[in-house]
Amino acid sequence: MSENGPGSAKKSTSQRRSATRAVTMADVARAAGVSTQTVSRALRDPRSVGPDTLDRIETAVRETHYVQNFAASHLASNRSMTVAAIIPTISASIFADTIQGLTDVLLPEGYQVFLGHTDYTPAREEALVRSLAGRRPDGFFIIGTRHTQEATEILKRTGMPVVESWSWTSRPVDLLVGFSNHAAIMSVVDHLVAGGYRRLTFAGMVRPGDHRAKDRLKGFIDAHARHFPGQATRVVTAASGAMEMERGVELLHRVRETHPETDAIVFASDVLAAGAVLKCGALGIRVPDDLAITGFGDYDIAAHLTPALTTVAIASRRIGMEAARLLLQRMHGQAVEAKMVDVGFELLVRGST
Amino acid sequence: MSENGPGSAKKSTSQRRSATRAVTMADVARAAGVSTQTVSRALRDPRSVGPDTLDRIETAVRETHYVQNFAASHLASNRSMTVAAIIPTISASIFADTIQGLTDVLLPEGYQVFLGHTDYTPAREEALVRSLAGRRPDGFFIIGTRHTQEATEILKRTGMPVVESWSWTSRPVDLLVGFSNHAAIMSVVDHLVAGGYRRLTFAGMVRPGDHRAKDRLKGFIDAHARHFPGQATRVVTAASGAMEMERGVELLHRVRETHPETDAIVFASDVLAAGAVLKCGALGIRVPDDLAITGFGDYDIAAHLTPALTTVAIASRRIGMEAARLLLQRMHGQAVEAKMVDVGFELLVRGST
DNA sequence: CTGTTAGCGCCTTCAC
DNA sequence: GTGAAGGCGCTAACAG
Repeated sequence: MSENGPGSAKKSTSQRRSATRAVTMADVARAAGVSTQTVSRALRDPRSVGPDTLDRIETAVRETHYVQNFAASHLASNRSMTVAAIIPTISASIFADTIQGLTDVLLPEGYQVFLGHTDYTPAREEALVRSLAGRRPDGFFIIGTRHTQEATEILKRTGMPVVESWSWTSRPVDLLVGFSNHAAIMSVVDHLVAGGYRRLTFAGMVRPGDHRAKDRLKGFIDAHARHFPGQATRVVTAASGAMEMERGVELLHRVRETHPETDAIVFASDVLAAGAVLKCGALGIRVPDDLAITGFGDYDIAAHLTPALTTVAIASRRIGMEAARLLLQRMHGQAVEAKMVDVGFELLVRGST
Repeated sequence: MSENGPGSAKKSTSQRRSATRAVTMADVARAAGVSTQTVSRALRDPRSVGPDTLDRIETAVRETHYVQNFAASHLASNRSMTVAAIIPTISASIFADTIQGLTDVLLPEGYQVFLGHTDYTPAREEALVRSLAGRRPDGFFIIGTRHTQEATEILKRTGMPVVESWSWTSRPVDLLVGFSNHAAIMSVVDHLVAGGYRRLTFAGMVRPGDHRAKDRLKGFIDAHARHFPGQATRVVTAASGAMEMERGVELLHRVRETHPETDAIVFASDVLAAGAVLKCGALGIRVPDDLAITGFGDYDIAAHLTPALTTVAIASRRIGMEAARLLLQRMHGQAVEAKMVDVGFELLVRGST
C-alpha cells in the first residue's frame, strides 16, 4: 500500500489507485479484441463464448496476469460467493473439524469462507455478526442457537440462509444442523447407572456464554434426578481458563475433595477426561475400579488411553459438511431437503466405565 | 443514486436486486437530512462531523437498521479490510493456534480473515492463492515458504504484504515469521546423544507437500551424520493418512520390526509420539529405559503423559500474532520492525528421555 | 454468440 | 464541517 510509485507511476485516471494500476477486465478485453462482457462471460462459463474467442481471451488473461476482482463482481451481481462462519474458539477445539468440513464442501464450489471466533462472549458474537454482515456473505454458519437479540435480528433481516449448529432447538433462526447435548449426557448417565454406578459427579467447564456446556450440565441434572429422585446432585465446574487437560486434573482433585464418595465422573469434554485418566494413572487410582470416567466428543486420544475412554462421539466434521450442503442448496435457489438436521451422537462404551 | 422512491414498493431501477431492497447509505442520509458523504465520514471517523449531525446519523442508522456494504466500500477505496490466510489443514492441527493468534490481533483492528486449507497439496495451494487474490485482501498469511512458481508469482505481483511462516528461508516472498525445523530436530538429536542414546530412529509423516516435515527429517539425517559418521540412518515414514495417534502406534510397530535395535525414537510430531508413549504403556515397554521417545510441538498432552514427553515447544499462537502485527504495520503504511522474525523453539526435556 | 448501456453502493477529490 | 460530482471494476439486462 505504499503511496510512492515504484516504476514510473502513471498519474492514472483520477483516483488514488495504488502504484502499479491493477489489470482490469477492460485490459483483457482490449488485448483479446472483444468487449468486457464477453470476457466476463468467458470467465464464468467458458462454453458460453465461441471457441476461438475463448482462446484469445485465455491468452490475454495469461499475458496480462489478470486476476478477477470479486469485490466488483460482488457489487454488480449482488452475490459475494462467500460464507461467514462464527465459532467460539479455533484453538485445540473440536470445532476445527467442523470448519474443515464446511470448507471442504464450500471451496470446490467457488465459495470462500470468512472465519471469526467469539471466545464464548455474546457481545463479541454480536459484533462479529454485525461486522460480517457488512461483507454481505451469501450464507452464514454459526455455532450455537442462542444469540443476543440484536444478533438474531441482523441474521434474520439479511434474508440470507443461516445455519445454526452444535445444539438443538425447535425454533432455529433458519436452518439447523445439530444434536441434543442434553440427550447425549443423559445417555451417558443411563449407561453409568446401568453399570452399577450410584454416586455420579459432573465435572466440566461451564462458561457463561457456552450454552452447549449448560445443556450438558442440565442433561446430567435431569438424568440424575430421574434415577435418584430427591438425592443431591454433585457438580463441579470451572468457569474460566483454557480448555486444557490441566483443567481436567484440577477438576479431578476438586471432585475428590468435595465429593470423595464419587464412583463415576461425567466430564463435559474428552480433554478434561483425558487429563483425569492420565492423572489417575500417575496417582495409582484404578479406572474404572476405583473411579469410572466418561468424556464427551470422542477426540483422537479417547481410544488410545489406558483404559480407553467411554465417551460420546459427535460427527463434528459432518456437521460442517451438512451445513455447507444446506447453504449451497439455498444459495443455488433450491429447496432444502430439511430445515433441521439431527446428526445425533453415539455412546461409545470403552474401558473407563 | 437510485431515483426510485424508497418508501413505496419500488419497481426498482432495472437491476435484479433481491426482494426487500437493502438499506443503503443514501437511505440513512435521507433520514438524517445530510449527504451520503457526511454519513460516510461519520461512519469511518465519528469525530469528523458535528456532534448533532453525528447524533442524527446514529439515530438514522439505528432506525433503518443500516449495515454498511463493505464490497462497495472496498471497490471505492481500494482497501478490502481483509486478510487471507492459507494453512495446510485446520483439523486437530497446531495451526489452529496460529490462526487464533492471527484473528485475535486482526479482528479488533477491523480486519476480517478469509481462511482456506490446502491439505498439503501444492496445486490446491496455488488455486487458493489465485482465488483469494481475487478478493483483493490487504494482506496474505501463509504457512510454509515453498510454493508453486505461479503461486509465488501471484503473491509477489499483487504488491500486498505477504507473511510466510512456520519455516525458515533466507529469501522469503516478503515477510517471514518462523523458525528452523531443521535446527529444532538437530537439538533433539543432540540432547539424545548427550543422554547416551546411540541407536536413534526418526519416525514421522512426510507428505509430499509438507516441507516442514521434510526439514525435520533432514535435520535428523544431518545431525545423525554428524554424531555417527558413516553409520546408516534409520528412518520410518508414512506418506498418507490423517495425522492421528494411530499413525504413531503404527510407526512404533514398524520401528520395532525394522530397527529393533533402536533405543530412541524421534517423532516428527507430538501426536505421533503420544500415540507411541500410550501404546508403550499398554504393551509394558518401559519409557525411557527400554525406549526413549521425543515429540514435536509441545501439544497439551505432552506434559500429561506418563512419562511426560520430551519435545520441542513452538510458539504457535505467537506466530499468528507476530504475523498479524507485521501485516498491520504494512497495511497502515508504516515500516515493519523486521522483515524476518525468528520465533525460535525450545527443547523441553521431560521424563520420556 | 457478442456488444451496448446503465448502474451496484460507496469513497476520493475538490469546492464551499 | 459539509456537499456535489464522478468513478472504482464488474455484470444484468437487453438488443442484434
